[in-house]
Amino acid sequence: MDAFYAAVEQLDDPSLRGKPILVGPPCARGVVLTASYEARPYGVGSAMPMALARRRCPDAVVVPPRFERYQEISRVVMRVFREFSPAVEALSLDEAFLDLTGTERLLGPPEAVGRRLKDAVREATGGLDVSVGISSTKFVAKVASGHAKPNGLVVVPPHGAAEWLAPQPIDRLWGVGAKTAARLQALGYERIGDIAAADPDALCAALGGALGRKLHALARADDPREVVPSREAKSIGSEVTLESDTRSRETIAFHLRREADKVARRLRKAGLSARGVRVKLKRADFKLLTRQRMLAAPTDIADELHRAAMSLLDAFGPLPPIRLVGLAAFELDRTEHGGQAEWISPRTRTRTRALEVTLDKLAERFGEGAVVRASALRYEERLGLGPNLDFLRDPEDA
DNA sequence: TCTGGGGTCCTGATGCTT
DNA sequence: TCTGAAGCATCAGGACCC
Repeated sequence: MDAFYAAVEQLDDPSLRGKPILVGPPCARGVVLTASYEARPYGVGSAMPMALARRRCPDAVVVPPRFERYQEISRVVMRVFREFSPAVEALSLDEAFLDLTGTERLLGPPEAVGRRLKDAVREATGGLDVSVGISSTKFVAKVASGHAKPNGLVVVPPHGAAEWLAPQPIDRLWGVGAKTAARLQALGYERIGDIAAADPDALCAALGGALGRKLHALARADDPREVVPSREAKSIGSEVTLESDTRSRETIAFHLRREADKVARRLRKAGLSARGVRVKLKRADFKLLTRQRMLAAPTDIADELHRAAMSLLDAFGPLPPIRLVGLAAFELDRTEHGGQAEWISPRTRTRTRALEVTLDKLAERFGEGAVVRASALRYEERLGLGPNLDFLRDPEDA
């Protein structure tokens, strides 16, 4: 989808149409999620600090993101995609691969399918544009769709794919970001064709075996990956950038508690339990620090995630000023017995989980804010600061 | 005050087990 | 009983993607 979040905002609010808009958090330390096409000539784009974007484009309207709305439209768009092919691999809310293999007799030649797809999306969403890239591999199709933006359609025939890629800059390669591009340029590689013609051993020596082999293959339009309709998540995490940097362990512990609540709720919703917990801290100078550990038993209980996180927090030693606190669960497995593993069922564990399931229900009924408040109350209770929440023992008491 | 939040994958180091 | 190698799991960090 083209400038997806911004396009949705302009769709829902006609007064924003034709104007430069920046979708992103209104707070001081945020970045731009999406800039509308009207804003882009001012040199603003995704991931740019909001403050910088506003300086470059002072007339832009800043719109806070509404992820639930984007998810809603995303579901509509994905449904349209599935009318064209059963094999749809969503890459994000606004991007997907469709495997059209074997649909030619039913749907017609690729270019016609692309046109119909664009029309169908436009009609189903009430006017949103999608760019389409068609080729015989995922990577070439992806580059082609980017080439087509905005509102374009590019078909790259299989035989000509490597030739079509050759003149493109190296950072179009999947896996080449700023750092790798700089290293490749230092070695004299400028275009994808240079990588295709390079000695693979030299690439591997410069970039490591996996990346070297991958880039060499991609540059030659060699990409064996299939379209995989759905994949299980390998980790579930939540993180927050603080309003101001802190060295206070209490502040960080409080945020770890909140992130643990969010992660545990998402685990329960997905029916997953985690065997590992990772804590992430970002220093004021943006250096990332992580500590992780395995748990004695898989869990979907916030209290247990938080306890592990606190032991990891100790493992960091003295803290420098910290700007971001995150917690992730990994080594995910399907939860047995609704998260109630039989081999560890002391009363406290049962009660803790019952309390957290109660909070899930509060979240459903009253929204996230209610749960954050309830979680904060519980945290205060643990420190002996707050009211006794025993009455929440039974979910039905909520 | 200029740098988010959700992830994936890879690498090199380390330590344990066989 | 000791030693070394191989294989594996874990951990921390880094690059990348949307």
